[in-house]
Amino acid sequence: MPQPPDPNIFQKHNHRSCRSSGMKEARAFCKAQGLRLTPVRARVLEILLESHKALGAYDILARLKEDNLGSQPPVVYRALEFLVGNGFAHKLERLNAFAACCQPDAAHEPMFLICQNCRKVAETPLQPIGREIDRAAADLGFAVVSRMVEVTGTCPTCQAGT
Amino acid sequence: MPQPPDPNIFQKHNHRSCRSSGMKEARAFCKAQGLRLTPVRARVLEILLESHKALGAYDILARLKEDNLGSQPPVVYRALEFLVGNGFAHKLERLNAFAACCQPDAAHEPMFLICQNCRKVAETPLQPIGREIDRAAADLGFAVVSRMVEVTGTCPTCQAGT
DNA sequence: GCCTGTGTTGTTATAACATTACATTACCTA
DNA sequence: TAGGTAATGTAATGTTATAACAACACAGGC
Repeated sequence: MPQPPDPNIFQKHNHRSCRSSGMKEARAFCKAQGLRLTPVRARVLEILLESHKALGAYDILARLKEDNLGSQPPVVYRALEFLVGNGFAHKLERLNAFAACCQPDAAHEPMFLICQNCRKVAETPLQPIGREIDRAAADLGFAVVSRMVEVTGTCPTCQAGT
Repeated sequence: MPQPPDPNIFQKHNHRSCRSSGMKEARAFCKAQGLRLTPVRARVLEILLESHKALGAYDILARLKEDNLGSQPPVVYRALEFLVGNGFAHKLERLNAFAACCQPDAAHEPMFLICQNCRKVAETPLQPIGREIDRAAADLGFAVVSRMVEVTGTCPTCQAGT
């Protein structure tokens, strides 16, 4: 079973292109699915893609205001709901924050690696660990609906910076 | 390596004794460690043990008020900080809520099974899954500090209740 | 063209979760 | 029993998130 290429955002990469390709993929996906990537939604996704970092809803809202795209909390929460619901972004429960998804495709189920120092967030496939989790749950008679794995620690860059 | 017995709170059990033994263990542990299980802290732990459920800080606070033990948020948050810090309770990040720990011992590292229907929370050992998580993180050069696994779904009782 | 339904956005208000800061009290111990 | 440390009381505020409803935008049928 071929895994998709696993973009390690902790490695040096051409961020400008990674960001614009993220937007391009999103637009294509929305067109294909009949989803509307409106200006607010597109801008929120762009803001998230710009940093690879976990951003709070109110941080995002502040940037939207600068662009005169909505100024009240529901604006950003609705956009985030759309992005998360369609796989373009994820919520990081530990931080009450949001990050863009690196591989917006419905099927993937990631675990998250959150750098405590710089707040950068990487995704890596949860499988096959997810199946182990399901097995452990089944041992207690628990029927799994969704799994959340969030790991905190230090990213390679911040380790090097000592 | 003998695992500790894994109390499955989803199974029928003598809850009154499970609750009082929880308090007894906590008192013994505090005595041994020179920790002060003050009235507020003890009552918060008791409230958590009473339900096996995830309770929000303000739910707990409401019950404290009934007992005339503090009425302002810092009271409950300080008690929770003590309980979580010393392994008597856990925070469930997904719910912004708290639950009593079933095996208050420093070494254990649990994953959580949260019933979406009744909010009951069970713990089960994270190992050996934790080591798999560490390996996946190491593949990206990430140094793990802490792991969080929270699974939502349906507990056996709620499955049966259809 | 224009009506109508559905989806999106604007706006106000408020709910829910959490912390800061400082005053006061309790407890230990020397 | 004086003095230090830990815990609690209290007011104020900060942060995260949603409810409710009005206004607008766009697509499809007439």
